[in-house]
Amino acid sequence: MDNKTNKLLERNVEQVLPSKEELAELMEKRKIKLYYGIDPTSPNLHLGHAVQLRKLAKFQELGHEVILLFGTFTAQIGDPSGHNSKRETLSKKEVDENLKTYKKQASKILDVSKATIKRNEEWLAEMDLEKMLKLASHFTTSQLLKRDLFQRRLKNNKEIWLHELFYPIMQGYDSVAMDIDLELGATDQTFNMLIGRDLQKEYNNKEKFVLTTPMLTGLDGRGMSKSRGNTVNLTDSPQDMFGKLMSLNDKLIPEYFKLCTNESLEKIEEVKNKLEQGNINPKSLKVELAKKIVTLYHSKEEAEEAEEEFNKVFKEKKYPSDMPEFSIDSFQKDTMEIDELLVKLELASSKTEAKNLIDQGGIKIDGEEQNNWNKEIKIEKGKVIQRGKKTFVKLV
RNA sequence: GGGUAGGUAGCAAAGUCUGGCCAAAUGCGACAGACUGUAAAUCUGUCGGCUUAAUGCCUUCGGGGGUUCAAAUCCCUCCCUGCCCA
Repeated sequence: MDNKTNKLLERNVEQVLPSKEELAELMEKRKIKLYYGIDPTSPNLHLGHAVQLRKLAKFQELGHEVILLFGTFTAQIGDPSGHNSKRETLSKKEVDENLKTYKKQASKILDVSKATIKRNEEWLAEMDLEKMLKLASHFTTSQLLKRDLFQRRLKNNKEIWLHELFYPIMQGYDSVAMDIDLELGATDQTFNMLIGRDLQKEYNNKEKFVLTTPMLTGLDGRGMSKSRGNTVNLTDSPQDMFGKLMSLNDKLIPEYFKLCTNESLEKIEEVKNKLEQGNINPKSLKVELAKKIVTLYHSKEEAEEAEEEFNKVFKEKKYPSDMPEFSIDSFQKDTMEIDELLVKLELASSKTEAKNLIDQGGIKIDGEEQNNWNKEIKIEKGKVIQRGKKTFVKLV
């Protein structure tokens, strides 16, 4: 087997179906057509997507035909990945809004000028009922219900909606519409990707391969999801990226090195050993990790700066050099009670919350802890209001 | 179509029989504080809103209506979900 192909199918690959060898064989015989699909259910791509995108880029380097598919139609239905009940469906408008900068975000990793970009609304939005039914007739309900998350719901007596059952079929049809040799995806997509394999066989009489990459765990050790806020977005500023990675759960350091950087496997082994032996402060490994990742998506210089900035704010307890600013032009008066001010600055959602924060010593103004909610604060430029350790707002 | 169990705060779940002590136990989670390395673990506090800051007021237990001095709790009605039977 070609060494490059071999490497490509080894690193950060969980599984190749039906088999790695057969895929490698095909890839040596001819260039293959492969795709990775993302549903624009939120405006940001994160490090989880990057695992697949980086893999996709490697295929591109070897000259294979790469398609990046935006699931503009499927995003409206929503892959039923929620643990129990159906997800809110998105409107076309919301999807388009989310999609706006996807291409640009993906271009941080992939050469988008050489890749084909498609949207699955091209074929799914036009499908009529007759075609849909024909498509659906390739599967039995029990085949579709095999999916682990449906099984879980059945076990818990939770509802499964009919349209949720259709999701894998729609995703599966993408493979047929694009006449695909291989689909990339994280392991949670295995089921959906295999449905596409069945369909590709029946419609185009073609063997479709499925390659799964490991799921990247969220920063806090739980499943990655935007609602938990445990993601690192590709568009995050160097400072944010660095900061978020510093809050990474120690246990995940090797995983992040492996899935998010280009470090050699030997190096990663070394990191693992150091952690196990406990003769290194994990924090210093995280600094290294954070710098590597920031370099990947920004630049080496910005990574250095982000580190300095981090030390400044969290070691020396100084203000960050860049903080969210709030213009005082919209204020009607020159003084304001603290609780009211906090609501105005959106540091608290209600005065009650603001008061609780103040009571607990969580609010500082110009570095001074506040403990009296009805104290009148002068509204003047340059004043810095701090909530907790990480949130600052500067009046300008 | 028939039967039956349900719908409670971000989620899970108690409370309903025996109406008031229910802004609603508990767990998870979120936020703030202590300790730290913006790690983990642990400990403390808060988690509907408003103000006169009081053992005060207003809105909330699927929707609507009713009984009552008083309703998450009782009655009527509508909507939704699970399970079983057909």
